[in-house]
Amino acid sequence: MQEAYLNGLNEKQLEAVLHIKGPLMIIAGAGSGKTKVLTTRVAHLMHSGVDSFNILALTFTNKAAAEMKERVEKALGNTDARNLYIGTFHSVFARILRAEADKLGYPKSFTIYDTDDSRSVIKAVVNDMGLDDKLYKPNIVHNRISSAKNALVGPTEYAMDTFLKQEDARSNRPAIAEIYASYAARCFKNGAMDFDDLLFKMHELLQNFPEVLHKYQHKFKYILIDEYQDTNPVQYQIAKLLAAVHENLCVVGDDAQSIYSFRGATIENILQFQKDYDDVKLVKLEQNYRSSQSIIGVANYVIKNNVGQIPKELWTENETGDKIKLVRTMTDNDEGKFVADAIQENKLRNHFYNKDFAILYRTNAQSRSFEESLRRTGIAYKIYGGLSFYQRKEVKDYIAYLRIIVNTKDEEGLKRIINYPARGIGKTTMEKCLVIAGEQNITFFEVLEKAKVFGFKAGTLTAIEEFVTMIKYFQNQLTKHNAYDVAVQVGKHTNLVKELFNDKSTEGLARYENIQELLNSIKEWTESPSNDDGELGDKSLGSYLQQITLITDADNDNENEDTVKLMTVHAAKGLEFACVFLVGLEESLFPSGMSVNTREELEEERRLFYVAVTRAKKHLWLTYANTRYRYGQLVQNDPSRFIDEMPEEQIDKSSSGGGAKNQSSGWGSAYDRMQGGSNKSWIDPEKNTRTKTEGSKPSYLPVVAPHTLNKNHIPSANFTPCDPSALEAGVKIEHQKFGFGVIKEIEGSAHNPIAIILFDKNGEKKIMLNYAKLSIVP
DNA sequence: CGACGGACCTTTTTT
DNA sequence: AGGTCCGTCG
Repeated sequence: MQEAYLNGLNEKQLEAVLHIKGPLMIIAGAGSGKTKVLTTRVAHLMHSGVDSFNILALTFTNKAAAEMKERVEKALGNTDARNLYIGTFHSVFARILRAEADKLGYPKSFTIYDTDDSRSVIKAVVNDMGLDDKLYKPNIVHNRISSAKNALVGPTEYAMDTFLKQEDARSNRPAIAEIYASYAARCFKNGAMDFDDLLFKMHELLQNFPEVLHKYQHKFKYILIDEYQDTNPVQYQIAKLLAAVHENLCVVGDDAQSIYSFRGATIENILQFQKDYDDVKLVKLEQNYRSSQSIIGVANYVIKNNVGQIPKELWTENETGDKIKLVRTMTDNDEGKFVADAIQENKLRNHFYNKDFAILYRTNAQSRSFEESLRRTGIAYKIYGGLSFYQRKEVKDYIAYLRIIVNTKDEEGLKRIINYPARGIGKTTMEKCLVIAGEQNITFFEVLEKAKVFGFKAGTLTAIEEFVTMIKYFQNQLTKHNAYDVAVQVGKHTNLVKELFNDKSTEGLARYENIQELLNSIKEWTESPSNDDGELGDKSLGSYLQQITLITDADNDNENEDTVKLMTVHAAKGLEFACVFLVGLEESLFPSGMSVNTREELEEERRLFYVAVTRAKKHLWLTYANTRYRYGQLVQNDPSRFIDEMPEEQIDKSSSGGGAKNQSSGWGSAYDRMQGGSNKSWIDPEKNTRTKTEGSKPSYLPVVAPHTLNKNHIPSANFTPCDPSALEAGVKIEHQKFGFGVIKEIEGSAHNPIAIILFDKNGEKKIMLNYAKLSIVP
């Protein structure tokens, strides 16, 4: 006799669900019902007598957590699921750290710094240390520190690590260790943790406080980790510590979908898992329930190019479905038009809704042309990623007030609002305060509190005192009123709301609305009976602030909203759509130009491609453009190598690119390329309009495999890229890919010279000298 | 002290 | 292209 919730599971899925005791690793291919297995397993645990308070499930997005909770509830038919500890690594650990903050010397309501805050602190540190901020760019330094934390390397270990030291010396940034130490000290002084600290400090907590470790080890008797392939060493170590007593650790992942190595994730964790525990139960889920056979076929075929992976093959009983459609357009704008038109057409013909479509790209910057074309076509869309609501300036400023009320040590927050709205505490005063704070080793706010002692001008002093009084007034309110009421008070007393209200420009209106939305969200949170803090029931402003920093755009997804979804491939992980447009499939874009230098990097790009392809249920379009604007400059890229890697017979190349009816897809040039003749035409707009198809017949032209023409050239041993300024007409050159040729002419502007080169084997090409590497042939 | 305008730099991907 | 930072002007 089986329980009802077990119905509908296949043999493998059932095996995974029924395994209760001991370590379990589930390798779950894309669309293999992973979430179903996870949620059913949780339901089964509870049904088997496990107390819901003893289950911890860690996911990577709040959305995944919410979905899991909801589905467990459904499977159980009661509300016990409310007691489950389900959340992202970051939010669960933030909650625990909040409860245990005093042990680490942090205030309970420590501030969580987002990436912008972190960078801003780093910038200040670099400046204070008198280092060159051109060399020590905030995001480079931040990445470095972030990687260290994710690898469990603290400032002290960093300074002692010879390998890291060598790396920094090689990149001419020997002071990173020092910056790291200073940054960490500054964050601590500010009573703040950055994203990585939420993991790093959590580990520290468990490592250094045996009684705390003991407490959580016994609380979390059953632990599940989703998207296991994307965990990094800290996350792994924390999980290992927590699971050490009961060893009921269940991890679910797919090595083929590991796409977060830049965040320190390592596939090693999958291999290590089997080494760390004696009898690991391993279950592979290989049947895909999501996609058509065509889609699965292509995904499998491409991923085979990766050397390192756990052997498995995804299969499906779904119908064969349409072939994958490959479309080439002239420009990025044409790409946008094509996609908008195709969506329009498919909505009519196949009765799809907007929400059945997703446009996936490699980088956020690519969204622009699609936004434009969708808007023009009148198709509702929503962009995910980019600036999150809480990162908008006006929202962040407002929140900065709330941050200061809760944690006056937060220097970053204080800097934002000390003179916003303007109250006569300018840059000079602020810098003076910061210097004093440094000298006296007190916080910025303490300097303000004791301003009298430090000899400010009378006017300035009054302004400071009024500011301090105001903040203290708010703090006082905090004990009497809820988070929402305090937030409203802040808006009133600071004139923030009024100021925005008076700004009647379009942007001003939007800002005002954003603040209203913020206030609404605080209200909603304050009044909701149960929230993410579940058992703690903590409705304080401090608790609110800690969770909003961890909310991302994707979490605000509204299932009922009928909009086309635009997002990066990374953001699309875990999602599925009936129709997917995977766009911008060009070399240096996808795969990213930054990730083609090592086999490992390239394989990750390929996994990313795999993730993108497997999001599609029924229809998949792959598009690329001949030319596009990047950093305001027109560039031309070869089609992505991933296109070459696909099985030709499964690809439908007949779709017309171009977008608008009177647009050419530029196939005339494809003909040229097949002839091995001139290539100049394919970026020549004049020629394009002439080579367009006659009448209403769709342009039906084959796509040329991009590398067949030029992949054979092997650069000479003495190939040394030369300075572009040394080039002029008549010079013989060698190109890394196109081989030998002669410069016919140099055109373009001085800062963006373009050489027209006649290649021996590849015809005439326009080469942008800022990008291409050419070697002069003597 | 703040508003404007011109250099300058950017870009992978995210909690 | 679009945002940020710094210099100049009122």
